[in-house]
Amino acid sequence: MKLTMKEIADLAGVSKTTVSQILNDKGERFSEETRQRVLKIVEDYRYAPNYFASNLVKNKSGLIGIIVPSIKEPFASTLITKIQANLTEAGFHLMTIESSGEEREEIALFERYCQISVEAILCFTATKFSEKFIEKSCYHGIPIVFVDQGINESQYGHVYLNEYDTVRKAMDDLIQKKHQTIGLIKENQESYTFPNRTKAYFDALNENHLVVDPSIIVETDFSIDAGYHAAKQIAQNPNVSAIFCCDDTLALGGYQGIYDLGLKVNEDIEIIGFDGIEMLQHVRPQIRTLQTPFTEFANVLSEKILQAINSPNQKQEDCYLKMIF
Amino acid sequence: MKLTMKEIADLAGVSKTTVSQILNDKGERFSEETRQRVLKIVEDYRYAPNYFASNLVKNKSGLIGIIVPSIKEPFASTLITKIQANLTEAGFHLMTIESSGEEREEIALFERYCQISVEAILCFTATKFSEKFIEKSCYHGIPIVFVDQGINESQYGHVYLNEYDTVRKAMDDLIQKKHQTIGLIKENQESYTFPNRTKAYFDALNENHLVVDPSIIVETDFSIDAGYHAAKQIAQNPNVSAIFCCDDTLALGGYQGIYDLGLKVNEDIEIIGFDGIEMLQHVRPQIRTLQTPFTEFANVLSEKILQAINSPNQKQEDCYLKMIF
DNA sequence: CTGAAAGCGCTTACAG
DNA sequence: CTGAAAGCGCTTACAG
Repeated sequence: MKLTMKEIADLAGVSKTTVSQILNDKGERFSEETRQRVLKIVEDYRYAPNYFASNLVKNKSGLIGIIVPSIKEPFASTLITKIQANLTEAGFHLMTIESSGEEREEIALFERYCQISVEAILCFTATKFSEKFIEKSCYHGIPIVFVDQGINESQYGHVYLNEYDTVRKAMDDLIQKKHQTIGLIKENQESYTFPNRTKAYFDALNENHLVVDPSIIVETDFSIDAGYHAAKQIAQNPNVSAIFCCDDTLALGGYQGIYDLGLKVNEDIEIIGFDGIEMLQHVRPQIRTLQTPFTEFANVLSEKILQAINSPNQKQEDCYLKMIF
Repeated sequence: MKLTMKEIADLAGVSKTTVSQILNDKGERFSEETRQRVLKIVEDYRYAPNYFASNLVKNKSGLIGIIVPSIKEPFASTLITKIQANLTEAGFHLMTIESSGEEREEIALFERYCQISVEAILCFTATKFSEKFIEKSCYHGIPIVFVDQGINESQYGHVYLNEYDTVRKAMDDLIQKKHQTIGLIKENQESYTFPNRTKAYFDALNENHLVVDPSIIVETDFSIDAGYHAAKQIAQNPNVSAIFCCDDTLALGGYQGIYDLGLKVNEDIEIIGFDGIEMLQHVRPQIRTLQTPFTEFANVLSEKILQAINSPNQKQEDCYLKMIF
């Protein structure tokens, strides 16, 4: 059914060496006439070299594995879509698997990707890996690029956002608009943590001599539902006129919570989120959010992955990106 | 760096035949003691057979390729997430690439997947393929399962929803609730078409002796933005009190359009969508939609793919699923 | 300008 | 119960 290189060679009246060399663009030494004859036949029969045979020899798979706690999480999935486009363009094949975020599961996936010889792994995680075999951002020689707020030692650097400054700006803006009682929905310790965002909230209140009221600061899971209940709780306090959410997922839940209480979002209580996920653009009234530069972020990560593949032992710099507010 | 089977064999004091047989569960004939010794060493060294070498021999890649016009399209991506979970469970590696929906691009991706020897392709498409080499749902011997409203000849059957009945139910419900002037936002010919949904709309109006008014029937692109503008246009007619949207993407846009006109969604104009994508649950007020049984749908597709891999020449039945309203 | 031969790391039929 | 050998379909150093 599928032709072999030997058969193509026979059809063209040359050796398979010749076919191989021409297909791999190492065919300068052959006469143009031979080249054309071989290429024509390859074209006619839609021949493609057996993927496994060539990779066995070249020891390159062209595969890149992505690990992400949940594909539904919009921050990661927005990045993944863009990275996928970049790297597909560059000739790689990407695959994505959900890890559920647990270390054991994640390591099992490193193993799994290792078995199919991916050339690099991109790992979205909130796990600080304890396992000693994840050294120098690699697993059995396969480079791993982390997206993890810098919690893992990384040979390939991390990408940081100017979270603190941006949240300060947003808070200052709220305070200038006479908001005196501003709630906070923050993540708990179970998953990602955003210390800079939280710190900016507290600093803004303190420096403006506003009261920090623990009853309108809710620490919760990282889900829409959690944001929903948190907002409802904070809204118990009739003075609250704004809520800063450490993440858009929480903000989206907060929006629903405020609405379902019969309050008017933004008029009664303004919600501010963080990340600028697409979904937020679609709710009404629109809620403000601090915008991660997703395209740049994805480009930087794509670049890091390519570099890691090409020079696994070369250290890469951290990178700092600017949010938009 | 990475150990070879020969080295493992040497460490265990056996031949590589033995190691191979044991790892491939064909090792009944070996003494339990040998088995254990080999497995221990494999474990200790975290050895895994070279993926390319074994596949070269077995001629099986364990790869499945998905093609989808856009990963952002929630109908497809909801299914893909679930299918990915099913098939990953079954030991396959899934990859997804966006096609932009054009036939040329889609064929290029068949080619691409063919080159890496995927065992099957799942293709979400609105293209009726003209190319003769897509025969019997396969491309160069690789089975293709289509999700395409039955527009392509399919060896492996299609999945159909009882769209007509469900839309009729929804329309009848609206009409019973005294809605007299109901708009329609439907897709144009550029992409998927949903003739049954549209027909149900017309039939419902006719059988209830309501006027079919072309000025409140908008045919448009398949995007949130298109739904947005369509709804604004329909709302020009002050009698309109409901709009049926042939798809949730259009409904989400419609929701925004109504809101931005200063009207109250559901109170002034009720919106009804189709599919039950997750995003719709998050907007307020909530808008009604007809619910595709995504989990069942994904299970059926997963099953079709597995069967197509195991028996590429065996014809599969069409499948009919029930919507929820 | 071209090809024969070795080798990549496995699996499997075969022999013992 | 176990292993030597052939072969999967390529690529690449080497020889001419």
